[in-house]
Amino acid sequence: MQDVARLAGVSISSVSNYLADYPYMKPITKQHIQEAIDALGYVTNERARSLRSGRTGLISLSIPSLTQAYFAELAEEIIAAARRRGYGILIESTGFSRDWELASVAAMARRATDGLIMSPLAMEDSDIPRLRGEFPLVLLGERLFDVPAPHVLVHNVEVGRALTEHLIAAGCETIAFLGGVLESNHPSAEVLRTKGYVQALEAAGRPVRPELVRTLVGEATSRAGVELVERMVAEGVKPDGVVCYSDLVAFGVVRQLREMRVRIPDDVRVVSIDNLDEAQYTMPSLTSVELGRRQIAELAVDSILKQVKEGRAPAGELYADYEIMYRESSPAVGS
Amino acid sequence: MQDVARLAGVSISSVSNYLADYPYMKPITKQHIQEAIDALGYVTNERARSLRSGRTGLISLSIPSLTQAYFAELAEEIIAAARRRGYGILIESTGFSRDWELASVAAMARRATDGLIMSPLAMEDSDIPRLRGEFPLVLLGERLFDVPAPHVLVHNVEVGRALTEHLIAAGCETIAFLGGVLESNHPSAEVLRTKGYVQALEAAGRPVRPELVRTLVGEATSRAGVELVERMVAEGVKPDGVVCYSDLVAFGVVRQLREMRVRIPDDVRVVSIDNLDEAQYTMPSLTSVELGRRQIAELAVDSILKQVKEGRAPAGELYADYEIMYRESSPAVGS
DNA sequence: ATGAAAGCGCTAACAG
DNA sequence: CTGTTAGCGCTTTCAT
Repeated sequence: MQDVARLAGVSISSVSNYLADYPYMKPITKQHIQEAIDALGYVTNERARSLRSGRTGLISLSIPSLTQAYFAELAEEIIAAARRRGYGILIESTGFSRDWELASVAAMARRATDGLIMSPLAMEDSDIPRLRGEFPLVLLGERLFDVPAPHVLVHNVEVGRALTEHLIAAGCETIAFLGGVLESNHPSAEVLRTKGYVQALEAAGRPVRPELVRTLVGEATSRAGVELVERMVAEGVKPDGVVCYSDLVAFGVVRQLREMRVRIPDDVRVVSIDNLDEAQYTMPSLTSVELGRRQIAELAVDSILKQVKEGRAPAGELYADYEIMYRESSPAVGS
Repeated sequence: MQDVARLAGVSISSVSNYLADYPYMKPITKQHIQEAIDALGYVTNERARSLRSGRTGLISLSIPSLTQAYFAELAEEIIAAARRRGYGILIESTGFSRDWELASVAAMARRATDGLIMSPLAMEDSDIPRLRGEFPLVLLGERLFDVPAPHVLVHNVEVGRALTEHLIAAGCETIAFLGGVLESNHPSAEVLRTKGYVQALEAAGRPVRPELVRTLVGEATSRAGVELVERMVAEGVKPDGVVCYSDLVAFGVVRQLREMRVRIPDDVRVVSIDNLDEAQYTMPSLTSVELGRRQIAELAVDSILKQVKEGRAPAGELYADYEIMYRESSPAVGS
C-alpha cells in the first residue's frame, strides 16, 4: 500500500480511502491510484484489514453434518447468500455432538470470524448461558428458545397441516404420518409437523388414529422409511395417503410401496418435506415441501451482518416461507 | 495480553512465549501466567495473531457443489481432517463455473487463508498460469496436470478394473458399463474408469462390445441411470452384470431394474463407485467402491500444512487407496 | 530464562 | 479533498 501511494503520488490514507469508496475524492486522484494499483498488482491484505477494522469478512456456520443432504443443501445456500454480500463461510461440522457445538461457540471468543450461524441439536438448556455474549449469533431451528439471539424458523406446523389438507382434498380416506410423534412437549420438527397433521384431520372432522402415526426408531434414513412401511402393513394398516417426515424417509417409503406393488399415486399418495435435489429424480418424482432454504439462508446471513454493525440482536423469530412442490407421487388437485 | 502480563507480573512477551509453548521457562512463571489467563478469561485474538505470524489457521476448499453428495461427503472429511490439525475450512462452492473457480484462486492473493484445496472442473489449460504462485495449493482429481502443485488422485483405472474383475469372477457373462466413455483422450474419471473396465475384459480374453458401454447424457443423476437402463433394454441389450459410473447413477439403475422385475443380484449384479452414505440404505444395498475419502482428505490437508511451512510443493501425485464394499447388489465371491 | 522494542499492513480520527 | 498520526493485539528478533 506504501508502494501504491508512492507511485500514485498520494498518501497512504488516500489509497485506503479510495479502496473504501470514500465519496469526496477527485476523479483524477482516483485514476492515479487505480493505475498504481494495476501497475503493481496490489491486493489488500485481509489479515491486516481485519485486525484493524475488527471485521474478518467471515461467518462461521455450525451444522451437524454435511453428509445429511438437507444440511448440505442448506449450507450451499448459505454460502451463496454470504458470497452475494461479500462474505465467506467457515463450516464447522459438529456431528450432533454437544462438545463440538460448544467448541464452535467458544471459538467465537477468538474472533476468527464475525458471527455464528448455528443449528443447535445436541446442546442443552444448561448451555444457554454460554450463548450470551456480544458476538453476532443466529440460531437455526426451534431448539433453545431462551437464547438472546434471533431464530430462523420453518413453519413446521403449517407444513404438516398443508400437506395433510392436500391429501384430504385429493380424496384420501386413511392418511398416515410416517416419522411423526404424537405425544411430546419437546418442540422438535417431528412433533410440530405431526401437530399440523392432527390439526388438519380435526379441522376436517376426522379421527386421529394413533396406529397411523408411526414414529422413527433411529435416524431419518430411507432404510427407516422402508421399515416403517413394512411394519405398518404387517399390522394390517393400509393408508391411501402418506405424509413423510422427510424426503430421505419418503425415498424408502416409496421404494418399499413399489416393492409391494402398490401404485403411486393411484393406490397411495405420498408427500414429504425437504425438497431435496434428488426428489425430482426418483420414480415417481416426489411431491415435497420446499422449506425456503434460500430464504432461510438470506435471513440468517442478513441478520448476522446487521448484528455485525449494531451488536447482538435480541431474541426473535424469523420465518421462512414454504411451498409445496407438486410432483408425480401426489399431483396437485384442482380446487 | 497486556492485562495478563501485568497480573502475572511478567512481560507481555513471556505470555506470548508461554502460549507458544516456549521450552525454556520456569514452571513457576508458567503457573503465574496460567493463573492470570484463567482469572481474566483471556483468549488470543486470532486476527492479530495471523497478521503478525502470517498464518490464519484456515484453508480454503473450493468444490463444485455441496448439493452433490460425493463432494459434500468429501468436504465433511476434509473439515474433520483439518480440525484434527487445528485448522478450519472455508468452503467456496464454485457451481462448476470457471469464473468462480478463478475467483477462489484470486482470493488467495488476499491472504485470507493459508492455502487452497481445489477441485478444478471448469478451468481450462489456459488458466494454468494463474495457479502459479507461492501459496500452498493442492488439486483434487486428474484435471490440469501441468500445474506446479501436488495432485491428490483416485485410482480410477484400477477401480474400474477391479469391479469388472469382480463381476467376471462372479460369473457374469455380459457386463455393461453405465456412464462410461470409450473413446476420448481427456483423462476424466469416466474415461479412466471405462479404461479399467476394458482392461479387465481384455485380460479375461473377452470382447469389448460398444453397445454395452452407455454414456451419460447430462449430469450423473439417478434419473440418468433410469434412462440409461430404459434405453439399453429397449435396444435389446441385457447384461447380467453392470458397473455404474457412480452411486447416484446406480441408484437409478437399481430402481429401474427392479421396476422391470429384474432380480438383483440373481439376474443382474450391480456394482458402483463412491460409497455414498445412502448406498447402505437402498434396497438391495449397493456394492460400491470407497474411494478413500478420508485418506484423500488427510493427504490434501497434510500437503497444505507442509507447504505452509516449506513453500509451494512441486507437481506430484498422491494416491488414495480404494476398497470395494460388498453388499447385497453383488456379494463378494469366494475365490 | 525473561524483557524491550519494533513492527505485521491496514483503518480511522482528525487536522489541514 | 488529502495527509498525518496513532494504533489494532500479537510475534519475534535481540538484548540482558
